[in-house]
Amino acid sequence: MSAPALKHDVFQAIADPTRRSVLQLLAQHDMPIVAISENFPLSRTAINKHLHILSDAGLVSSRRVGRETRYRLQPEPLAELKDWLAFFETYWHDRLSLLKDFVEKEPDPQ
Amino acid sequence: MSAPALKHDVFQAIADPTRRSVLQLLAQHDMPIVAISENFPLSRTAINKHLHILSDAGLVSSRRVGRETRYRLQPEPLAELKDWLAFFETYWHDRLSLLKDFVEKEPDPQ
DNA sequence: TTTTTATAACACCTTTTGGTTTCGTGTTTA
DNA sequence: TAAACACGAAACCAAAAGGTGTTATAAAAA
Repeated sequence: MSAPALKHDVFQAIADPTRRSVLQLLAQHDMPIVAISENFPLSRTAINKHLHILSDAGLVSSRRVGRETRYRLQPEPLAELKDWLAFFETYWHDRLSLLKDFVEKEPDPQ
Repeated sequence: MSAPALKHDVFQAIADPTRRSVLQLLAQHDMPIVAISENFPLSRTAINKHLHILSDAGLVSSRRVGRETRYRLQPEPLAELKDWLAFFETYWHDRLSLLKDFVEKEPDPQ
């Protein structure tokens, strides 16, 4: 019910460092493509492609204002990432606990 | 300091669904490659490649035990992901707060 | 010692990714 | 209306990703 069959998922979308930077930029405020492109050594077309991928993943929304298209950060899909991480955090903490026990009980294994 | 110039970063490593499944498998207990491969419709060689990528990202460690190589989950690098997410969670909560204010103050925008 | 098992290392192939340039379309502005 | 601007779409390209099968090597078992 929460995954409407997107072409690109959030894991894939954030795999690219350029796309992660774009998201950080958009976190500050909405921006049209030209403004975004100025922050990268890439063509406007390349940035446009990245925005499409981010859009497919539901991480940005776009809205035409006159002759420009303003992009906005849509952080909600990151919840999936958070949930996925939560699964491992239990193991993580368990491992740290185990390590703690080990260190406390066996000061020198040799 | 914390990023020892890895060939694959954690964002890239978890982008592939097969690799995410492998991590979930290894969360249960250490496993050699054959045991891992049995859970996927892929060749052992393909799984081996995925394990190398996970290893490059520091997400698994390997240890030879006789003639088999046991892989173990190493969840610590996921902290980078968690930190990255934390940055957006502030915006996230701010947006939800704004939405809440909007709904409370303007029952019907039309 | 021979055979089987577990894996690593190659060589190779196909698809996807990330980038480019070019061209077309709609929107301001002069 | 003409020029400048912002963007989308298409064609193209190189490199990386993801997969295969084959071969080599070391350990365990027969």
